[in-house]
Amino acid sequence: MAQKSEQTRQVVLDTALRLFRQEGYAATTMRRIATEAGLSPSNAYYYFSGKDELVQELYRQLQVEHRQAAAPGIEPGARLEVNLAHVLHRGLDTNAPYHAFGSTLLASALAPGSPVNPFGPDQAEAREAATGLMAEVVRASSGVPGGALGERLPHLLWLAYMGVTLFWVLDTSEEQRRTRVLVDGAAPLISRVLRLSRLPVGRGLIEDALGLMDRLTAGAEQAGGRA
Amino acid sequence: MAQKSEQTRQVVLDTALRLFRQEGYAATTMRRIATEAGLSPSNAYYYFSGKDELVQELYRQLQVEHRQAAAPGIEPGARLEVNLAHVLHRGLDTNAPYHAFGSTLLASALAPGSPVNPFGPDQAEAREAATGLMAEVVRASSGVPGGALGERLPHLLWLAYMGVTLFWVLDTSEEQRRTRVLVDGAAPLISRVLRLSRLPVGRGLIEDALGLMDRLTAGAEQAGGRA
DNA sequence: GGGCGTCTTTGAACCTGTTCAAAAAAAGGC
DNA sequence: GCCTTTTTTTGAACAGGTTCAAAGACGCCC
Repeated sequence: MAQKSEQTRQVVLDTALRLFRQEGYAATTMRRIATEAGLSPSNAYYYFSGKDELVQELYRQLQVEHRQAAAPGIEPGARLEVNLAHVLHRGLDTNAPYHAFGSTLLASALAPGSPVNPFGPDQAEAREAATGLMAEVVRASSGVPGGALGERLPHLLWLAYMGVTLFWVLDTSEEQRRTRVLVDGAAPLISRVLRLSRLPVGRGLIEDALGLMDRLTAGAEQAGGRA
Repeated sequence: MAQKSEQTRQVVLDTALRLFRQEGYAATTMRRIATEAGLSPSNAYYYFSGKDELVQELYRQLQVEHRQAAAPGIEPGARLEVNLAHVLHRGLDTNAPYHAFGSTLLASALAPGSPVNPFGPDQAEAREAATGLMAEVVRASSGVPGGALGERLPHLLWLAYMGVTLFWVLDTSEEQRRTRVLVDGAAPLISRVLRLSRLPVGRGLIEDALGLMDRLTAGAEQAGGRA
């Protein structure tokens, strides 16, 4: 039956993720994963092409978890900053157990050809899901701008999430408190910048920024974040 | 004589950097570096603690090169955006040959305990040098704001440089043209945002952003970029 | 039950980064 | 020149990721 195979695969994956959490990336050897999962090292390679794929698997799982943790808490009618902060905080909650090897994850994620590069084609689906989560935030919240800016807002907020995650990886404070401060501080700021688009000065600026973003993503796909 | 030793070290380093450029990070094995440098693999370890240190060496060298390439071209009296774009472009020039394994470099640089983490204590000197370069830009340029914002400007511009570098690493366009577009587009935008600080609306916003940054860097040191 | 094709599993091996104790070479003192 | 100390160099070895050909287990048709 196909279930046995699927089951073995799952055991390997679970063991790997547990070891990642408990021992970190480097200390989690393929041999150990295999041994603790009750099979030979080379057998693990039958199910996963390598250590990288295990990391990718973790990456994917974290994204799914994040969405499940964040989506139900989005409050219809609440201000954007509230819902945004909520979604960002849930992201931090989800990632917390893996902070120790966040940089390994990032390294794997930022490699240009990597299938987990969040800006790459392989992650288009996940990216759209994440952007969709932000779209949900935008839709549910009050006081969001319309027009060209409103359209792009989900993507922009997703970029902000990427930025927060980058900060989180580098955050060495206990329990990554600093990143919490960042989220609580940045959410209202973002909200205020958006409101600025109603004024002539802000309007021109934001339009030009969006224009630049268009130029950056035009032609081919996949460009880095942070406009 | 001590020169022989120093010379051997240099040969190893040069060989490593050449191979990094020609073959990329993964394909450049310690054994190959040693062989092409004319010594045994273990001998290379007498001079460098490992492959990482070779990468760090490259990292350091790039920073020095960047400063030397950028500093002379800063035009006194030119507008901030001009000088800023100049410095950023020279950074791209310097890094260009190593774009292929930029992500490896980043990975190594973003590891929390890593000696090349640009936000970490080990890089304080290099960070100050880079911030100093931006301070030079600020000092030489016309139309820069004063006050609290002016004081922080070098640091902020350095953060912008980090952001551009991150974008560059992810940039898959030929010759990283997209990053050039980013620099040319972002420099004027930054300049305009700074000018916004003269208006009441912008003023409050910027003050709050700076306040957030203070809170993020307060207490301990080293926090990630992107406010 | 016997044969056959596919799916799983394995042990041995390769290549990597890295370490280490011991050899070789160089430097210094007398 | 010879002995001692320090600096350089080396070969062998270890652990880790990964590959591969061969063995084993399984399901299915007759």
